[in-house]
Amino acid sequence: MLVEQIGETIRNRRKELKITQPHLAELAGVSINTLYKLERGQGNPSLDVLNKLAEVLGMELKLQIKGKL
Amino acid sequence: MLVEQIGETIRNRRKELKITQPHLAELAGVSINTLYKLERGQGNPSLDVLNKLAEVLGMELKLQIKGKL
DNA sequence: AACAATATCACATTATAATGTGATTATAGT
DNA sequence: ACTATAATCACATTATAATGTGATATTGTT
Repeated sequence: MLVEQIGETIRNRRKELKITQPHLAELAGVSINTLYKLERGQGNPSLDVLNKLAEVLGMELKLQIKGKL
Repeated sequence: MLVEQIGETIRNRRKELKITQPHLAELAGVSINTLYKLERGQGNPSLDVLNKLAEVLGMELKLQIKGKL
């Protein structure tokens, strides 16, 4: 999963939950800049940042055999 | 998914495919040190590193709603 | 046992993710 | 139109991931 798709996924989920970038950033304990860049598909986020955001969004990161649904 | 689980998953998959750390590191284009630490559950790997390794291992990273199988 | 390949680890360096600040633009609400 | 909040962006700083090197185990093979 590329950073562009992850950014889009996070943005979509955030909008579903009706929370703002500043709010999500605070809840997850990451900087607003980091979140902003990630949603834009920029940069190369760390596992820690992805996990923190996923947690707040009720999501999870998975590493699995390709093709598995 | 925590770095410990990811490390274990990668190590298990690598053994299934019967390739060594040096070989996987080279195929994926990451340093042997990075792979070694990751498999040990140390550090905080970047999305890029995880994607490169997943690709070689025939795996993929997914971000999805919690609980989805 | 000896040898070769693999894995582990410490340490220093380099590259860059993450952050902080401030400014600008967009959006929404009154 | 005005105001407040949110989002975008540039730039500098700090923290740390990724790498490189070399040394020491560990494991497997003959």
